Amino acid sequence: MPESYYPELRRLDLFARMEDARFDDLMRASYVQNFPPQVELITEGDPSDFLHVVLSGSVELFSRWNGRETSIQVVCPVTTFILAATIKLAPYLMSARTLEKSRIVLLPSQDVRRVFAEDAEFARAIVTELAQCYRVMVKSQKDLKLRTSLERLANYLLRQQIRADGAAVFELTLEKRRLASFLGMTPENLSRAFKGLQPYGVEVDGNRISIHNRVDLEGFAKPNPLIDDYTT
Amino acid sequence: MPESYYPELRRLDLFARMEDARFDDLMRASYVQNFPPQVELITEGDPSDFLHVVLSGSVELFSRWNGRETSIQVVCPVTTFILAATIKLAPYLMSARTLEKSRIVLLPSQDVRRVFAEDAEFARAIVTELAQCYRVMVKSQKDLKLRTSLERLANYLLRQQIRADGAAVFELTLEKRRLASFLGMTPENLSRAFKGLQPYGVEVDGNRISIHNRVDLEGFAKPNPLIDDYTT
DNA sequence: CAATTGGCTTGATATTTGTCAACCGCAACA
DNA sequence: TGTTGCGGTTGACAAATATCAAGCCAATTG
Repeated sequence: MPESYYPELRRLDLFARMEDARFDDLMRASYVQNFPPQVELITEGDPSDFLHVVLSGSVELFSRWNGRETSIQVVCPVTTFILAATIKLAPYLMSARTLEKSRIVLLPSQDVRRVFAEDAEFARAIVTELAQCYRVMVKSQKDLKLRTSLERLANYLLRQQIRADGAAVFELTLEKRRLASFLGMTPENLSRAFKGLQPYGVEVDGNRISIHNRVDLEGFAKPNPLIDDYTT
Repeated sequence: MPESYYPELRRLDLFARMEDARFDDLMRASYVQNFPPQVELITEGDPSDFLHVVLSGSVELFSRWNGRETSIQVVCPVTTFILAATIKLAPYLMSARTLEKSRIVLLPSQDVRRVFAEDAEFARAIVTELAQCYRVMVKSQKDLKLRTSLERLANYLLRQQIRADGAAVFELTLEKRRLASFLGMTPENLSRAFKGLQPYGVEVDGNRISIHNRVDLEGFAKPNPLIDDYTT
């Protein structure tokens, strides 16, 4: 399958600086697939046979233990996931399911590891990617351990507002029950948390969030780039 | 300063396969320092000027927000820390303090980045290291979100027992209040949690832990390699 | 040796968060 | 057009966890 099938991949930092020949080589071994919503793409504990790239749609990374389940991350286009498992030749730590209709590229792990061993520039790009992933996880852990659920929600809303270019009114991109799981609380608790933010000018109507006074909300949420800025 | 000053570093996967000349080069730019206990080595938010390596003693990585503080990780010899910040040329996300008298190597970040750019083998070693760090953070997050504090303590004790070669009686290596912070609870709650594990054969006398029946404790803790095995 | 300090524990209580059951509203559908 | 299902919400209640104050104990210190 020619590389022209997924020119989007070339825009990823991970592949941007790779030689054409090697990129084509990697692409030949890979394939793309369309999935409906709610399909479990991978299951934690399984061997990491493929590096995945979300081209469109979105994918939830989550984990189960002892009958419980928690949402860890939502992967949006265009991003890879389970890179660490692929490189380490280790089992997946998280399961993944599509949230919506999604188009996913599957790159055989052994090919990724081969190119990693051959191509120093690729290895360096992976370093950057993994360092980024690591730092996001550290921030997320700080969020969880240092803040109450109300504070986590408040800061989540402030981050989402930034993603919506600062619009005072924006839509939640996540189902509320998944948002609750992502924020480490129950749906019931999230529902009440939204109410708890009313005094700070947060209005909720279905998925539509209005932040009437960002400064007021920030006064409560105390956002911090070392926790809330996922870009650095 | 000649490289013979820290032969321990050579044993690190990160440096094991580096050419002698380049290793010496890196070492010449670095220096080693002894610190007493409770010294804050780095502060979150500061620029990452040095990659640190613990030669002896131990270092706590922690974070503060809004008057609260939480312990994230304890770094034991011989391990590097804040590699991700160094490589990304980004500020530290965590603060670090010595827990005991410690000997630390400081490698100027710019030299690390220079060697990273020059030496493909070093870049690959960094990938392995970062992938490992990332996976530890994912496991830690699963531990936090999927388990109650009692379950986290139980699994912590089971992991520590393995580190003590399976001995039925072993010593806690961490002060209890730091352990509490690490496990995401208050010291008071930890104290009660120890009591709560008595029915599963856990006996506590100061820092001395006795696990009278590992199978019994495992029945409650339900340890899982995808959370509790930090080696994979 | 008495006094002090700091870490730990304990009890009482408050707060936060989770659980369970009921209900609501909307969308899909027969 | 009713029915059904599902996500979300609400209320009542329970459990987990934090807070505050007091006390204990061992190590340190004057």
